[in-house]
Amino acid sequence: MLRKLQISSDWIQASVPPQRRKPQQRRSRETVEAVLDAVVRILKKEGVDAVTTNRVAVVAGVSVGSIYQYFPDKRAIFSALHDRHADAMGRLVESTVVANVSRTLGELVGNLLSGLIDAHSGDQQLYALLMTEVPHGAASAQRLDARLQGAFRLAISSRGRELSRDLDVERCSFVLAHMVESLSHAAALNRPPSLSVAAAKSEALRAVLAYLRS
Amino acid sequence: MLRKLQISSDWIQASVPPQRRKPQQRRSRETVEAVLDAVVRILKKEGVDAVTTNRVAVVAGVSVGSIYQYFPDKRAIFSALHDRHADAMGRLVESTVVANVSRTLGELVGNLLSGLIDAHSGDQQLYALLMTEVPHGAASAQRLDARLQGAFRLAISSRGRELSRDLDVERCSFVLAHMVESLSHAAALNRPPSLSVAAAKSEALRAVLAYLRS
Amino acid sequence: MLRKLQISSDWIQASVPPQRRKPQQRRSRETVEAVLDAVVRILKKEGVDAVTTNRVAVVAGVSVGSIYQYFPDKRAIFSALHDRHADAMGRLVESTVVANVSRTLGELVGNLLSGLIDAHSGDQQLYALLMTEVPHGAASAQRLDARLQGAFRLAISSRGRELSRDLDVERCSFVLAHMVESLSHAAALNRPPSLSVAAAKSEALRAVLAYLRS
Amino acid sequence: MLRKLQISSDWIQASVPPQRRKPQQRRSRETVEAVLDAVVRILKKEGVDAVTTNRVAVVAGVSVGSIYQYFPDKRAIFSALHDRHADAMGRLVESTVVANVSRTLGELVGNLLSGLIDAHSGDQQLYALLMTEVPHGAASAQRLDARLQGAFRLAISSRGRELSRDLDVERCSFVLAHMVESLSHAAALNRPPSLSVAAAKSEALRAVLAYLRS
DNA sequence: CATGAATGAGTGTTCATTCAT
DNA sequence: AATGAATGAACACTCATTCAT
Repeated sequence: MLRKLQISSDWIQASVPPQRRKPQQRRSRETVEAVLDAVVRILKKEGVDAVTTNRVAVVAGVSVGSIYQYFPDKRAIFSALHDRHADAMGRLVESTVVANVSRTLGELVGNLLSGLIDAHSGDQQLYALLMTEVPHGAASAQRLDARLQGAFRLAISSRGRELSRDLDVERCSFVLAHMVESLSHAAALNRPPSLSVAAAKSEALRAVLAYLRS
Repeated sequence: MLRKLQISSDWIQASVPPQRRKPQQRRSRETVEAVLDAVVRILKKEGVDAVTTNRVAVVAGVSVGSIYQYFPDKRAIFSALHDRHADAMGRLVESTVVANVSRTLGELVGNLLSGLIDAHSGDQQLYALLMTEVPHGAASAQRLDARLQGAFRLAISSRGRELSRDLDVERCSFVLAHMVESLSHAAALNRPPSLSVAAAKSEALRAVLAYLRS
Repeated sequence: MLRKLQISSDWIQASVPPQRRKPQQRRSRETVEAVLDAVVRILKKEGVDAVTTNRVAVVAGVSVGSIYQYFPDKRAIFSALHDRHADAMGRLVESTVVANVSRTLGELVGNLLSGLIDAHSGDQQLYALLMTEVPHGAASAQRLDARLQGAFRLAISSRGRELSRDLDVERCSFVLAHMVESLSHAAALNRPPSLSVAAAKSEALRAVLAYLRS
Repeated sequence: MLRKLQISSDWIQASVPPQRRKPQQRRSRETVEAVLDAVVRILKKEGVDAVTTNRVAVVAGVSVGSIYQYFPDKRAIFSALHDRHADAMGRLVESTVVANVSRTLGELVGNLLSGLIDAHSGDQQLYALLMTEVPHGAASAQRLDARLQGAFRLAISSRGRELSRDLDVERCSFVLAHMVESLSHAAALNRPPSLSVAAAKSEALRAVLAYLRS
């Protein structure tokens, strides 16, 4: 949402007078996105080993040289891809928290689980690949963890009376964040065939609610 | 030429008595272990990019050629490494389940969490690398998931009366397995600096117990 | 062909009115000098491999495109650099010859050696690099040779009586030119540590004088 | 097949004294020579720019990988080429000095000039390229200078009475070395068209003799 | 004329894999 | 079975050059 605000303000400034240098920035973003999308496409259709810088350039419709204007090396491309995903999830979580301020923690968690599971169900193959085959420093995952815990800390704090008073916000947000994240992943990507998504989701919710009420 | 002599004597022994082929199998295991240990050592000291088959061979004290006797290609080495870890965790879980047959589910879960957290705390750097930088098909993780769920299914089934009767074993073991696994990982590897291992562990236990009692 | 056109038009204009078009030409020379100086600067501070056209452009304060206005390709930049140096040396030699018309050949040679040694002593590192690492067709060195021999031919011819009459001007200027050039280089750049510049210079002079008197 | 022969002889030798490890070393030298010869061939037929590591490998009849077993990088190949030439010249000079121990200094110098001029006349194009287009640190040239001066120091010292007694060996060998080297080069490679090799050589000799007698 | 973003051919180099011994 | 020298396909990355603005 922070992003959204920035963009809108750009919009406003752009229509007045002293605009400058924005084209490059927009161009940059577009190229970066094109590159990351190309990586995704190749990843899904041809596998990790087919993701060579030259192939990415072709699929992205840019020249190899241009890729190196935006990424210092190949590894950085993968990092950016992970970051983009982590960012999207972070924003999803935060916007859900915001959208549920006036609802109970239970309702919030339900929506969170739904949102995350849906997000990952869209392209299970891709997310599985991202996690297993595409190398990535631990950094982006940790940043996401931090964001999740931050969101939960907020959600908990603003619901003081709903919960037992001697609850430790730090511990609680830690556990909540990891429960929600891993159960979402599991429900979307690692479900045993005998379990429907709906069943997995409702059971996950039961677990989180039980914890919140404990 | 030393080599040649060894080979010939093997030849001779092989064609004589009852015992058979065990030496080779032991040799095999030893070589495989040596290779995997070498990978771990290089991984920690020099990073993923230094893990080349030739370097592995040197560090493991075998020839590159020998590596290809036991692994079809490089990727298989990484898979074996992941499998070895998954296997160790699987055995840890199963032995804990067995060792706690006469204890309550709560006690079992507590010991499970302790065991897993300790196992990962021993070499956090390594496990972080394994998960982020060392490529691995989803297979071994899924096999581990299945084993965990199997263990939990067993543990739950044999404790029917302790739990509410209308509990769905399938759903329950799914959630338990993922909660225990992810909270252990988180406690050992992704804990926020403000949280001690002990605190993380106890909170994780609280969460699992709350779920079990719900 | 662009080049050719430019040259021809310069030719024509040059022979028609009194002054014209000088600003551009001055601009040109300035840019060319800026480029060559940039190359020298990079060469000394960062080594030959750092001399890329883009870097040269930045250091010279012009755009890459502009460089290509004055040089057909990268190699031409290096050639121009060598030519500039050869030209400076040629001019130094010729002006010394002129300045010593009324002196003996011995005095002339002494001043020649001094001048050349001093010229190269100023930036030994640079001249060493120019000769070893910066590629250059043999052309500019040969042009310089020719100029040196020409200067010596002149100097000898105008001093007929000072020398033995059956001296072969052609042979003599050939040997003189190469002796003076190589001994100057050696004295300035390849002197053994045990030899002072002064000693090297005086010994070089002795050698040339001995030859002249033979 | 050459290999086979070598091996057999090693075999024989191996059973006699302690000698070892020669096969590798001979093989090494052969490969190194093949690579350097390939560079020379490409240099002459196709120019410096055609000297790529892959092309060298093909022409040398080895794999690129093998080149990197003997040379750390491309630049090292060029250095080795220069070193090989410098070494050959050094040996030529030294053997000439040895072969002329009982002759006068004048005769020695004459033979030295002849030898060096002939050596460079054999492949003028190549030597011109080596000096102008093939990058090379100053090191090998300096090593050669040192060797030449050493040879001259020796030659002078052992001819004390032939020369004026107050002669400074250090200065003298410095000048001699550079005179002989540069005049040989000039006679072989940079002679003006109006001068025959013989004329250039005789004039060079005159100059050196004049210096020696001064 | 100047600019400098974009290009992409081409290079040095690595490293998984093989196979003669 | 073991070895490790040799292989060469394949890759990441650079940088001389162009051309639309």
